[in-house]
Amino acid sequence: MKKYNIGLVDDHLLFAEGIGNMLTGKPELTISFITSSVTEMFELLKHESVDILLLDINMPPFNGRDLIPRLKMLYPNMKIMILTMYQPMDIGLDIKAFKGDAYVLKISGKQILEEAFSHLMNQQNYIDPNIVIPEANTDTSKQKVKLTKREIEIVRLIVSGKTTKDIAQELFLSELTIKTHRKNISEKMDSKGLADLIAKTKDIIQ
Amino acid sequence: MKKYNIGLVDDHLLFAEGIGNMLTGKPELTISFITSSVTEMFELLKHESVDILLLDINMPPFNGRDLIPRLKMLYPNMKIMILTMYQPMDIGLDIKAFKGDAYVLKISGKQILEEAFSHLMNQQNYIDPNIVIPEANTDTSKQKVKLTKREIEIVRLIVSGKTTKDIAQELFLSELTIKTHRKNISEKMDSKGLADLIAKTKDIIQ
DNA sequence: TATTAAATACCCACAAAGGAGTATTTATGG
DNA sequence: CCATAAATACTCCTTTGTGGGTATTTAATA
Repeated sequence: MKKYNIGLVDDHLLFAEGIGNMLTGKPELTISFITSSVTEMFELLKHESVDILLLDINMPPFNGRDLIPRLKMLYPNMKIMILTMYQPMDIGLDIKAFKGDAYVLKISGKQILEEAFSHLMNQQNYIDPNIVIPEANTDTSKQKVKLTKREIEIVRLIVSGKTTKDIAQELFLSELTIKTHRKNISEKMDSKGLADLIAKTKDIIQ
Repeated sequence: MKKYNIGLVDDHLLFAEGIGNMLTGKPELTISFITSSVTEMFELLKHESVDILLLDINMPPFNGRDLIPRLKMLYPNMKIMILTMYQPMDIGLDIKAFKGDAYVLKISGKQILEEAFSHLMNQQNYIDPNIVIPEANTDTSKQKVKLTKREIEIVRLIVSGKTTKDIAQELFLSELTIKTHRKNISEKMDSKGLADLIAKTKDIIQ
């Protein structure tokens, strides 16, 4: 029987340990490591051979979306199971263009987790059935909200309470430039005011 | 040896199951139930005798702060261990006036959880050492921000993205009244703009 | 019941943000 | 290398929010 080495990464250490505990009962799985630090994960991966990585992609200040391609580039054969509390659409992740190998929600039970494992072990991808997939003709999905790096940077500053003037000073730019960015952001997010913009972006910025 | 019945409540079912799995190894503990629903918890508590309840207080749409006194009234002898991802101060909970019996952060490891258990089993309260306790002479605590019910209601509407006009219509009030409330709120929160207000109130409203 | 806090509503002037344009300079990718 | 996207900067005008007042009515409570 093939044995699979498992890596567990979650900033909520108790969660990772709980899952780890759950998995030790399975003879086909071996826990390589459990960590709550993304930095430590990269260190551990250098020495530990991991077949399946269970990863929470919501670990501030890291952007989970960027983490997947990075991991895939470093370890192309490693399966990545995203294990997180957020619906993909809530964090601006298009599940249909998902780069990982499995996506499991924390609200799901262990039978879902087990199904994800058996799929991965059979070289199949797995998407949690509890995931809400936005329909193609829905308003939310048709307005493919893709903010640029600069726009995301500015959104973060807006959300943190900065005014246009503040942001202009902080980024050494003209206030008018920031105004233009704000305008473009508001248009993309289809917001009807500052508060509405903040409400709409709070999920996708992390 | 006294046996303790444990109830586990967390909207992230996988977390609850992981912890449950972790606890089954302990001979002095028995898992009475695991649920991801607050409603179901109340039902289960009617029939199951629980000595220690592990409860996540951040389970939308429930307000965890209100849950503790309610549970304490119904089951005065039941120990309540809050097991959540948020620092108490981040959800507007004064840890020094905390009504539960233990408070453990999910970022902590299982040894903390075990310490919490042993304290509770010895009739002692327990506060996670990773909890950040706001000092008495800090700006955040000295500005005893007390919003009225109406003000909190309006803050919620502001945060949800409503404009003054929207709020006036929704509450059947004059826009000028809402303006007055906003002015008073901004003054109390010492905010320097709408975004700043939202940033400053987001923690205290839930 | 007298006092206070809360909620309501208004005035004025100013600051910030929103919405519609246009336009130049820098990457970036095919 | 060329088309495109991104970032920068501007004008003009409107809407929304901020901050200074004042004032009345309605609970709450000492």
